[in-house]
Amino acid sequence: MKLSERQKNMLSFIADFVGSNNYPPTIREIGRACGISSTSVVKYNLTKLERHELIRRDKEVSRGLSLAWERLQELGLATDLTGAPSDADPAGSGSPLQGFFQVPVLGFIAAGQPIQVEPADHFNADEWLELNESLFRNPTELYALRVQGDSMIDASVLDGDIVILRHQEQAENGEMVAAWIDNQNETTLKHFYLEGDQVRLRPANASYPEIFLPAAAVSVKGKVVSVIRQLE
Amino acid sequence: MKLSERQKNMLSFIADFVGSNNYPPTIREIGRACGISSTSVVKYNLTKLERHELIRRDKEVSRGLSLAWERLQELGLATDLTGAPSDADPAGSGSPLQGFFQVPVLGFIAAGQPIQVEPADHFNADEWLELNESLFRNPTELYALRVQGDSMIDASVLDGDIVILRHQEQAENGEMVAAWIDNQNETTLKHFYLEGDQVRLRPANASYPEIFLPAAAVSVKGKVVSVIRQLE
DNA sequence: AGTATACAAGAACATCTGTGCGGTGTCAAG
DNA sequence: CTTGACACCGCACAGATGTTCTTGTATACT
Repeated sequence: MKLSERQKNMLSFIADFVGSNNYPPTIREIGRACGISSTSVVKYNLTKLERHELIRRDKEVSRGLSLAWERLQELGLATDLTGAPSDADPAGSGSPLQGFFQVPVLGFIAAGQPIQVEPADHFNADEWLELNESLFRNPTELYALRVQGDSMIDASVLDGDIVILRHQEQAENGEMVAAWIDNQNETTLKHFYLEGDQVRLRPANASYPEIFLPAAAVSVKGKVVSVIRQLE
Repeated sequence: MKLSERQKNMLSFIADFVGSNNYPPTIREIGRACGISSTSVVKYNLTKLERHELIRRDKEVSRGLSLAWERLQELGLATDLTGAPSDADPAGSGSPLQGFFQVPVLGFIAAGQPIQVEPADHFNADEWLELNESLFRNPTELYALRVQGDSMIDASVLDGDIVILRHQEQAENGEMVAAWIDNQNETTLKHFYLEGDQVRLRPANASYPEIFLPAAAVSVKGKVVSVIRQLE
């Protein structure tokens, strides 16, 4: 089975939408979110997904679709973060939890470790974090990375911390971003400063050097919006 | 609060419907199921239920409603609706969102600010965090505090961070704990060291002094197991 | 009697929503 | 070159869907 980018995108959006609204999106909402202008194209692709049994659909019912999680997991398209089917669900079977969404953990971020950070990669995530909406102003396009190394220690980001980023290509000066450096083929976590046509990437650790690069050689992959640390 | 038979019926039907379809019913579907011929009457009662915060509703959105399970549980209505907690979704139609739990945010922790940290207080919490089980080895007896001040800055805990603690009376040397100091009537966040019959409480900030106290004058209220920071 | 309030019904309406049909462009096979 | 599949687009339409307006009934209070 092969899914197009568009189809993966649609699945991803549906998951997001259901997570935050507790009801499925309409065809037009899907289209809008995935940049599809025609409702029939959405239907076309939904039918594809249904044929692959990745979603279920009730004909002629508004919002009559639902994700087939068990199948998604089966295919490794989604990883059940809760691991064991331990039953800590106080509401009983499959209670509709409000405002939850899943954040893919796309890997590690550290000097020299190239990572890919593309929305498409949502489905290659090896792990997922489940977070509550209340923590975020705008819980969309989020992904998570595990921090390796101490280059941001002065910004109180430690080795082992999980940083949650919102995918965006622009950043304000001083923000902490994941930046892709072209000729070095790597993504690093740094404070971002645009100075003329130069970009300054500043680690938060006096023993690491700042990096100056032409703006064209740097692409911002996302901005850190949250830091989570586990101490045990 | 008093619910009419009709309203209870509606809640029950909605729960059923969502359980088997994975999306909420329309006003007319509710009406048909509950023997209500007029859509406006359904709306009327839905508005009632919404006022009681038993359901959530998105205006002018088809099927734009969802049950507020937390609240239903709170009022002991949940069990009425889910029937037996055994019919746990054999088709796997549910989402993998399970194993969540709520953590009460009991207030702020900062020098001089006495806080009470008792399990009993869980119900006075002004706020709740919803977290996923997977983040914690043992998600029991947890509570959260908002950090005020920079006394733990060298431990990478900043002003405004949320620390999650497990309630426990003992601590190992070096662990970060919330400690109650008897004669000062305050709880502070410090590194804990038991040295003979003295307790040393060490802030992680060179500009704050360590505190030495007889062990009897200090009681540990919990140990920090996680730190969460929001940057936007 | 008069009034206010809660509850219910039916009809009308504007909008939303899924579906279907004709058409476009691409690409590989015949 | 032609053909057919595949993916896509725009549009129109019938049916669905939430909202609102008007009316009616019963109960409690003044």
